[in-house]
Amino acid sequence: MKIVIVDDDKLVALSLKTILEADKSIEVLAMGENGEDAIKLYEEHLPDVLLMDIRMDKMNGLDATKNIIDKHTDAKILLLTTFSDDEYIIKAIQYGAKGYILKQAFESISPALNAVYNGQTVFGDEIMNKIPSLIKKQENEDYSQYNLTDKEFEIIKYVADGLNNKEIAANMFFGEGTVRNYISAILEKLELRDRTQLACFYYKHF
Amino acid sequence: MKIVIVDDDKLVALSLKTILEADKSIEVLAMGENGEDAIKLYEEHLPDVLLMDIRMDKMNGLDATKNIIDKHTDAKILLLTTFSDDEYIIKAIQYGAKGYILKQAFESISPALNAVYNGQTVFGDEIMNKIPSLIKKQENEDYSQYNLTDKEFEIIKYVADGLNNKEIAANMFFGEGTVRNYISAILEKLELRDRTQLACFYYKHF
DNA sequence: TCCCATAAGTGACAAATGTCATTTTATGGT
DNA sequence: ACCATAAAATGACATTTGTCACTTATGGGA
Repeated sequence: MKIVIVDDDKLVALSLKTILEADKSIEVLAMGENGEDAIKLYEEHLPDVLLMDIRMDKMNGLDATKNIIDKHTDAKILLLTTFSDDEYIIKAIQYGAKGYILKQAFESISPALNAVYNGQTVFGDEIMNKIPSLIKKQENEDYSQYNLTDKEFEIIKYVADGLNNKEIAANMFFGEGTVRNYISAILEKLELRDRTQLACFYYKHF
Repeated sequence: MKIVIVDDDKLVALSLKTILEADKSIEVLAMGENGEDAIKLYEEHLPDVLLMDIRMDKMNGLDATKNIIDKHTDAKILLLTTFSDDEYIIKAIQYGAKGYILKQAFESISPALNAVYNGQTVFGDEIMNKIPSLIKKQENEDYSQYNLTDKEFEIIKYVADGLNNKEIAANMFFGEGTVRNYISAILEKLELRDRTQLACFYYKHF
């Protein structure tokens, strides 16, 4: 497997080269230190895998990734990150990077490279832990799990639409006090404090 | 690396065993053919990685995964799937499976196993292609269109998280009255009436 | 019929919220 | 230092909101 390494910390880059070349199946074609290098070197060597840091001067790893994959849709790019900057996960995925792992996890970079080389996508465990919260809740009209009645759920939808009690009452032909009582009951069931939290709950769970 | 293979198609299971044992670093401790087997065999052998089919009789791979990880939070489970059943991806992720790959991709299973063994999470390319659509619309930090200041936007996020004024004040080291004034200004700018509408606005626009 | 459960409403109350005018505090620029 | 300006706070006030105890329908079963 032929790879190119791009990292603005030359020491890290060299360490990576040394570690990875211990694996005889890996050949480091070239090294670069920023996103522009990455683009140039990718064009030049067309490596099987491009191993690149995210945080770099001039052009960061994400932009470089987008740039390269725009032209070479089959490019295999494995991004390296420190644990602090995990906010880029989404973009990394959307741009089509084949992996996103911690550079601290030295010994696992080689297996990750192999997996990527074989057509898989790899995420570090710490990265993976962030994913569930990024996933859409699938449409879930099933409010039964919360012991909510139809009317209660109807009120919740009104609340989540920004109506006040008077307006909800008018819409449902209820007294305003009744609506308040309903909301009280709903808040208790869902263990929430006020209508704003209820609205938030709605958008997060339904 | 010691693994256990579970697949209800004995032929596939055997093929896997043969293929994987060609890699001398892999040792197959046991084989099973359904989710119940998986749970029993996991307890019995505590393999480094459990390689399991998703579709099985008796108990499917997902439920088995949940079951096992509930008890062994550090369990490494790599799920195998056929091309058709990609609707399980989300659950696989949520349950904490360390991978989800096509069993057709024979030659890439071994690298995937190694990556998982080394603490990574692995997805097949075909699986990965489904992920972007499952990801939440990312935070749109571009609130400039609404003439909102940074602080105002920060407050909006707190409101949309269900905090009351006192809590927001504490978080931002403001007086409670200040927060109220801020919210007043925000509501005017966005032509909204109250914090609940503001929370709704946030979820609809950001 | 009576009883009981549920749905809806009322009234009173404290707390939180939104508005506004005004004051105090910081802060940058000359 | 000074001023101008923005940022933060204050206090007063009306309104909305949430809670609670209680009342009033309503509609089945027994």
